[in-house]
Parts: sequence; C-alpha cells; structure tokens
Amino acid sequence: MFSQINEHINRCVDFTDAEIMIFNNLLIPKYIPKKTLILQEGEVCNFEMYINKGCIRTYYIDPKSNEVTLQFAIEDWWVSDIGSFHDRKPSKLFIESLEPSEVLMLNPETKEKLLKEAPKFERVFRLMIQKNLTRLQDRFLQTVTTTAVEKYLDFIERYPTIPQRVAQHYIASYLGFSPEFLSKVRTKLSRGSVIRE
Amino acid sequence: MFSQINEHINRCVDFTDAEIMIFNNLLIPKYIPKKTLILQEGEVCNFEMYINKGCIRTYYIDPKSNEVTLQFAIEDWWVSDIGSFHDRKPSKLFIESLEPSEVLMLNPETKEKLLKEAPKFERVFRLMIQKNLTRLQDRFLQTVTTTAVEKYLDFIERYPTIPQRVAQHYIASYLGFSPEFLSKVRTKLSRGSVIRE
DNA sequence: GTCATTTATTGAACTGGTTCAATGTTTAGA
DNA sequence: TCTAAACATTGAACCAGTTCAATAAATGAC
Repeated sequence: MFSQINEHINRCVDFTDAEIMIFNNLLIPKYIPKKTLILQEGEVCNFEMYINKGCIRTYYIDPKSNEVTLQFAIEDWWVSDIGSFHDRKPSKLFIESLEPSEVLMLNPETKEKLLKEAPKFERVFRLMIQKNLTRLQDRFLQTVTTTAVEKYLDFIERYPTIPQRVAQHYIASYLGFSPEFLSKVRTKLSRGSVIRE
Repeated sequence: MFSQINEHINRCVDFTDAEIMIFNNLLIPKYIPKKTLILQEGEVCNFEMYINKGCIRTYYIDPKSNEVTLQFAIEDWWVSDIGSFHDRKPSKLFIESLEPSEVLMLNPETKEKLLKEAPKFERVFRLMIQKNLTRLQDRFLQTVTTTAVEKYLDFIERYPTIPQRVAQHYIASYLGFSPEFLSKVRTKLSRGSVIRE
C-alpha cells in the first residue's frame, strides 16, 4: 500500500526508515467510488491526496457556467486545492473521481504533525509545488500562444494514457475550447494523415 | 537596505535576530539600469531577486515571435525563473528591467547555504511558491474563461499602479491579446462611461 | 439484450480578437 | 528646441474558435 508513495518521496529527498515510518503512519488510506464529488466550490479543502490507483479531475466552473478542467490526476500524482488547504479558505474548485480510486490522504493536522516530526518533508512539498508551478507556467504560455491543433497534439503526446481513460469533452475543457471544436480538430487531423492512393 | 525584505520574510515565519543576520549577510545588493536584459532564453537563471525599488518584467517569446509577459515585478516582489534556477537547466524566459532597479539577490550557492544554516527559510520559499502557484492558477482560469474587457478591468483593479509605470503594449502582452485590441477595448470603455447630457 | 442516457460528430451562422497599414501622439536624447 | 524613435489609435478585411441544433454512436443499468 505504501511502496509506491515511498518510492515517490524518496526520488527527491533521502529519508531514514524512521522518517518513512512516521510518514506512513500519518497517511489515511481511502477508497473512492467512480463519479464521486470529493470537493465542492465553497468548501475548504482538507486533504492532500496521493493517488495509488484511479483517476481524479479538478475543475472550475465560471460565472457563465463554463467548465474548465485544471488537472487530470492519475497514479503517482497528488490532488488538492493547495491554496484552500493551506489558508483554510473556501475553494473555487470542484474535485471528482472519474474512476474508482485508491488514495492516501493527509489532512491539515497530520500534515502539520509530519512537518514537525520530520521537517525534511518541508522540502518534498516545496519541490512538489515548484514542479507544479513550472508545469502550470508552461501550460499558461502554451494556452495563449498556440492553436487548438497544437494544444491537442501536445496533450496526447504528453499524457498518452489519458485520452483512453476519460471522455473527450473533458479533454476539450482541459485544453480550453469547446467539445465540438475538439471533434473538428480530430477529424481534420485524421483526414490529413490518411495515406491516399 | 534590508528593512523591507526583513519585514517581508517575517510576515509568514518568525525569525530570530541570528537567522536574519545570516540571511542579510548572504544577500547580494545590485543596481540595475533601465532597459537591461537580466536573463536571456537559453541561459541558466542563477538568481532569485528581491526588488527593493524598480520594475522588472519576465516574458516569453514563442516560435512565431509572439511575446507574452509572464510577470511585472515591482517593489516587494521576487523575480526569477524558479524552474531554471533550481534544476540548473536553460530558461525559456527573458527577464529585463523596465525601470532603474535596486535588488537583493541570492544565487544557488548562497541559497543553499541559507537553507543549511537557517532551515526555517525552506518554509518561506515554500509559501512564496505556493502563493505564486495559486495566483497563476487564478490567472490561467481567467485567461480561458473571460473576455478582453474583463481581463483588462481586473488588471487595473488588481495592479492599479502598473499602468502608470509600463507601456500599454506590455499590458496587452500580459493579458494575452494584441496591443491594437487593447486600445480598442480602452476606447470602448471610456466611451461607455462618458456621461451624456 | 433493450432502452435511456451520455458522448461524439457535423454543418451553418456568428463573434471576439487578429493583422496590416495608415495616422497621430508622446518621449527621450543631442 | 528639434528630431527620431517608440508608442497608441483607428479602420477594414480576415480567421480561429463558438454556438446552436440535429444526428449518430457508445455506454451502462435493469
């Protein structure tokens, strides 16, 4: 149950067996059925969730009811609304499972305890957020500089397993355009790559 | 010279005088003239820069020569390419001063030394990046869900001093549309708010 | 296995923002 | 104080992506 996450955190910082033990004892395992709403807009997010198995989606709904997918999280990823979690303020985001999922959770109390008893974890979380930040930066720049075709091609290259696991309109909402247009992009691409004789 | 930055870091974590001393001794003050290129695409970023005075812009130029402004940093902000700085890999970004600026810098060595001698700073940097991440998240969501008018109005409300300090086309490149269109947005807004008689 | 629901495709009309080019305005420097 | 360069405005033609509506295909619940 903990082997995957232990390997995950050991990739960037070296921990002693004692530290790992403290960590594992604080993690709360949970099973989440398919299509379950885990966090609603307006609620304070009280978890950081590591995914052992499954697929979880974070999204935002704007005042005009446009839905934007912020993240697809699969095996070996973390999900949370880090801002809401840390500042104890209401989230703007929704989080839901797209597949039945097995997760390991920290809540504000256990995370604080962890950082107190094993301060080296401070570094793990900094590195994690740092990676998130640079990825989001790239995504932001891509969003304003590229076309729908380029975005879609980059997505399937970067996350080749996701299109097989989630409905297409979720991908459109991740890439920032309408499901109809994604469909058109896809037919255009497949037409273009057909070999004529 | 250090009063501003000391107050800045003390806002989120409590430090002893000894820790502050270590910190201040590691900071490298620097004066940067107006319109100076501080980092070029392809270079490894070797600084984290706190601005005591001035204005510095981070931007990206995509393969089609579109320029996107990622950040305007003014007094009491940090500038860096955190991904490049941390992983010692070439940056995709440019950083330049828009005004003559006075900054305090850390480089990879002094930052490492700081974290070793005063590990509580790990927390400061995590909080800083966390704040950055949530802000970028908001900005990303805004980018895909709002119109140019809404983006512009939000910008002048959020950063009321910036429009007085930087050229308008930089603001357009921050908001993700063309300078011509920003001009049209502005005239439309001013027309709309004129009181007729 | 069937029916209801969700998801994907396609087309036509439309719109927010771009591009290009021309003109006007501000700024800085000798 | 004059001039050159950078910046801002405006208009016309254009285009990438949206919206709406209709149809087709896939999925899942019983």
